[in-house]
Amino acid sequence: MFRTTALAGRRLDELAAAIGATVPRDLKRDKGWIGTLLEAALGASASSRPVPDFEALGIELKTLPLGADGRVRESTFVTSAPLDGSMAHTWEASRVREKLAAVLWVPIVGDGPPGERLIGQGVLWRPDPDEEAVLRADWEELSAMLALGEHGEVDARRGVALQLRPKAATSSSLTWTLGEEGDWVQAGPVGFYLRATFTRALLERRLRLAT
DNA sequence: GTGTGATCATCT
DNA sequence: AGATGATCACAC
Repeated sequence: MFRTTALAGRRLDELAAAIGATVPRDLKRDKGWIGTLLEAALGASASSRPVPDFEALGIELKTLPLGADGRVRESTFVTSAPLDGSMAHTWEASRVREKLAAVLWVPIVGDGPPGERLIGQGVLWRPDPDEEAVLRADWEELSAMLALGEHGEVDARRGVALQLRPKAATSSSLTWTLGEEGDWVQAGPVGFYLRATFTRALLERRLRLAT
């Protein structure tokens, strides 16, 4: 948190220069650039392994894009939803709960060129009972649909805080999975995302409490 | 293909 | 304009 607070108010191009990173002109082909930059700056163990960013602390690091008006602009990817039957059967054992147990949200403010965006005050968040109840209800509904093979019924309109959306290189990437009748069907990979309405509300609550 | 990091582009 | 569906880059 000390390191995070020290970055608040600085521009991303300052930070990039300080750690020797190259600033892209836009994010079209560098969608993960900001997240990777903050991982490096804060000493997260950058890797592609499915573990928390701060492994010893059990804390996940997520950047949160805010518009110039300070509102969250995008949904937040949480984790993919396995279609191979390996998904947890309970919320307690789920990867979504594991991922969201402790998150360091770092707001990134601005709509312009990446280098000009500002780092906001980081917020270390653990879901409170109300937030966890909402997440649990969504997860139980969505994961049950996947477990029942109801892939045709699944779309991004379901879920209050969590939603399921495609998560793949392209829409043509398909995998075999079980359908409703136990038959083999093809379906695109999907992932759990947090709606911007949810992160917007949690950030406003936490910043108000912290002030 | 799966995982990490997300934003883009289009539709309503 | 906000939300949904599609996509980009990289490691393995």
